[in-house]
Amino acid sequence: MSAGVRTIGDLSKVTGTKVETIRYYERIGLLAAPPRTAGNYRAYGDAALGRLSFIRRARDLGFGIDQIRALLSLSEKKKRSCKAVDAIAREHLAEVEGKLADLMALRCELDSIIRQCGCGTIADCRIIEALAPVNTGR
Amino acid sequence: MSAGVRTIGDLSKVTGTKVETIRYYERIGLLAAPPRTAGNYRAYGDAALGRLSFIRRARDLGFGIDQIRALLSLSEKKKRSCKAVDAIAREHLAEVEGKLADLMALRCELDSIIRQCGCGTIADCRIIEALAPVNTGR
DNA sequence: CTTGACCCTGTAGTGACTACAGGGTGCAGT
DNA sequence: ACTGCACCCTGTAGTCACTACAGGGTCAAG
Repeated sequence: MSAGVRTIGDLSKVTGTKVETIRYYERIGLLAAPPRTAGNYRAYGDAALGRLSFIRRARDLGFGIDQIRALLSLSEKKKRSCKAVDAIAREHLAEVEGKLADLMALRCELDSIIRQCGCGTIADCRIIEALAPVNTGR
Repeated sequence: MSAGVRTIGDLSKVTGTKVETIRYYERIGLLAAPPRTAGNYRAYGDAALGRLSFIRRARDLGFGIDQIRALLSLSEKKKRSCKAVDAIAREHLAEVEGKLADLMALRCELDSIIRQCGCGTIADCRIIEALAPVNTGR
């Protein structure tokens, strides 16, 4: 393992990231621009692979790009306390919980609207009625 | 009530929609272009108000623009069965439930990662470790 | 007759990619 | 040597549903 030099396509396969996405990460400065081969191909080393894997896992956990930027920069300061890391993770957890609450409320509302539908004609449709304002469309 | 003619700002206040958003809905064909005053101001009637309220409620329930387009067009065919309406609502509910499941899984994962953090130094941080790939960054 | 709140169009930005178009590189097979 | 073909390169524009200007015009009150 750890062959040392990989093309962008290799990185793409290994990390499950699209080639365009890797180039995008480079453009926004999340991944460093790697050295190039004679033919101008990107040649990635193991460090780049590790960094990209880190990014992908953080993305899969729903962290935003800026949060990942912060996490990456913290992960290099080995001696410092990980309180800042903890804070970012907790902040993200709070965001997730907020979205979760919103979505659950949404589901309830949708569910109750749908259950009222007797599937007659549209003129009597409770779904349309729930959306329409009080005095309109008659 | 139902004064008959309103400016875009009135519509904005009554429906809680930003002025720019209303113009955006017109641009994408969700709202018809209203008649204009002598000074080239948009002059909305009650029907436009009703339509915009409908759109806002549907957006609040998380329906996408294309779904709303379909719902609006169905809502005008009073005599047809509301099965199609029901189908759109159920499809949306399924999407919401999918997102909900994803977010709940995410919350679990985040939660368990955060609980492992002993808040020592970054070198020992379980959160960073959970993100980093097996053999990297040493 | 000026001030300030409102309105107009058109364009560009958001987040995190994704999808081309139009070209170059590298290697296997013939 | 030549021909495919898969891969790589840059740069730009598109996605969704808005949002935010810039640079101007309109209108009613004081």
